[in-house]
Amino acid sequence: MAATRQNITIKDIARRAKVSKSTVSRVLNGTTAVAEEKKTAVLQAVADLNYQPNVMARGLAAGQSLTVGVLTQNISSPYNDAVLLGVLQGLRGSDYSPIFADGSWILEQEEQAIQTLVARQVDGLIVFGGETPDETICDLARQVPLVVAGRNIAKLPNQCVYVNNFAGAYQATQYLLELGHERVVHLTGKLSHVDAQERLRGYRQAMIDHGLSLDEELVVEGNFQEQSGVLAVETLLLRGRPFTAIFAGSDQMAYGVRLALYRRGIRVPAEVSIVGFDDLGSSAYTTPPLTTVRQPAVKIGQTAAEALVAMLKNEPYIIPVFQTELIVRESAMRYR
Amino acid sequence: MAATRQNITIKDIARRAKVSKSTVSRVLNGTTAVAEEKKTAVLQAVADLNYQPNVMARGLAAGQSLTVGVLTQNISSPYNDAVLLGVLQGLRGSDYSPIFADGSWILEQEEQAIQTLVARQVDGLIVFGGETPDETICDLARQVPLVVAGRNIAKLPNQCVYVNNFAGAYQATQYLLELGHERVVHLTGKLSHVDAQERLRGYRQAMIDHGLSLDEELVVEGNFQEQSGVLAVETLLLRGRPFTAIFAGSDQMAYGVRLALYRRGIRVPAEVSIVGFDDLGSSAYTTPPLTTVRQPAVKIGQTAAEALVAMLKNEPYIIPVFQTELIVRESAMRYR
DNA sequence: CTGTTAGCGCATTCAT
DNA sequence: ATGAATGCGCTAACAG
Repeated sequence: MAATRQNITIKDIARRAKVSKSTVSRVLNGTTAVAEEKKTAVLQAVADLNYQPNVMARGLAAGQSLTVGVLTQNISSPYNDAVLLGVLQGLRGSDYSPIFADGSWILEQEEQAIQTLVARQVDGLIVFGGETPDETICDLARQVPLVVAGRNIAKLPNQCVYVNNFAGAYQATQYLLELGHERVVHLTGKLSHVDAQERLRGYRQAMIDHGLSLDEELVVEGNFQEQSGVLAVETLLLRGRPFTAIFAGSDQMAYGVRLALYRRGIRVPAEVSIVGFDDLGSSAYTTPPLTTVRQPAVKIGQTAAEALVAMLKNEPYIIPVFQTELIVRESAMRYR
Repeated sequence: MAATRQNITIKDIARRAKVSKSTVSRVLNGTTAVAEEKKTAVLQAVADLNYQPNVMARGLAAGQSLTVGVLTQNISSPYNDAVLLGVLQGLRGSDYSPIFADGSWILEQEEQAIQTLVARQVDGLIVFGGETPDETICDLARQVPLVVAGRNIAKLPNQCVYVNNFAGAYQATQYLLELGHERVVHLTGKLSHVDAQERLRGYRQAMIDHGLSLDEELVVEGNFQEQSGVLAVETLLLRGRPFTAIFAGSDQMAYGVRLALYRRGIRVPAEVSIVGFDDLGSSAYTTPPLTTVRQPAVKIGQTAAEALVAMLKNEPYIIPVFQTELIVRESAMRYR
């Protein structure tokens, strides 16, 4: 098994180009200047034999693997996957390949994943949001070059790629307010998550700036998933506090909210307006299409990858804070 | 940079355990029997020094990388991602780690991706559906051990993991028929895709078995994406052929269908019933929740990974054909 | 059963 | 500028 492809080595092309292995290595890596003549000879041989350097051998010798580890928490959650796509794109063109490990939210499994990655001598790490404690990630950051995608950890300046959650939430809330809503609910993500905290802060600030008093009965904590959206509506209805709009901290929760409202026979947006956060691909196709705060997910992933590569090359790189964009669709309308 | 972690080598633990490097290697790989005494000594040393074998060195020496390449076509499409999750799970526990490369549907980029993977000496490949021509995949299969996930290629027996699309489609159509519908539309996926063909076949067979004549005006070709769902409805309305139910070849298309119907003021399921295919996570949260044919996506990915690993170890492995399951929710109801 | 000897393919000192 | 030699960390014959 295991085939015999990848048989031609640096030695073969050395012989063919009538130079030493060292010289071949040199032109391939541009380490030192080589006579133009020999250089072309080598390049020619490489082309002729369709030579592919053996990444492992190179890694062994050079002490680096040219791989970056990608630590996901729950691959196959829509937002994360969009970011992931960006990572793949950002890595393309670089010499690095991504190797994956999924923690599945399970602490033990996550440590296992990290172990695997480290054992493989990944040169750097891209860590995906999730529930991993900030501390754990900081510890990791001390051991290996690392960038965090889709999440903001204060103690890791210029190593996190994320959006301005505060501004996005502010914008969403303000939009609802300007539509005439006053009793605006905010369904938060897991509040142990900084992003959720920031969005909550944005919501509150907008309410205050609009001269509204904060009613904590209008805030419900969810966990970013659909189910928590339906639960939230039930909670709200139970509380009996009237409301005319709901700003959900994630599109997935907005889906759940919409369904729960439907079950209760409450029309959207006629009776209650909904605004989400993320702008997942399918949010443009819900009924009604969801008004939401767009995060440039792909761009985030891409930036994370590029930042990490730059870091590995000791090149300077400033990670920008991305801004969100309000995508107006039909799930929210003027009140009254 | 690049840290100095991973400094302890096999030699260190050899010294500490007072044995030769070979012996260490032996107990680590279970290649040959070693004296119980020395074995425990080695294990002890390994534990003491927290030794992690260098995967690259091991790969170089043994001629295998212990990595498998995962070729995706459009990561971040919901169904594929679910399968992907399965792959990760299936690989966990094995000694193999996944390296990703995304073809993005672009032929050139796809070849590039394959190049990358091969250059990294992946021991095997898991290829994701997508539009890659069967031929291309077959060629690949000759060069490297490979398994296809979520797609059926006839010329690669026991190397494809997929569901019984025919049966699933049949089941869905039959369900609609039993509900009293007679003018049942089928919105197909890309018909260049075997899975789409099979589903179409299942639809037709069910219609026939129910004593209905096939009306090709009731079949519309889509491309698995939401947008084609809305287009399809427009097409249908234009054709003027009455219909009371739509069986979409993917949940995503079903979303599009539902939206288009909503736009036209056609109620679901009161006036038109909808059934999808896939059972994406969010399909339980649409309004109304989508009746659909569930594919065990995660299981499919997992099986693909396990099959590949078995293949690489020259162990026998029979890939089962998975069956679908009709998930009855609210988007379809009795006609009349 | 176990130590010794060779490489795996490449990068990198060294001399030259 | 370039060839020869050395070693990265590990596995795999090879003898004992």
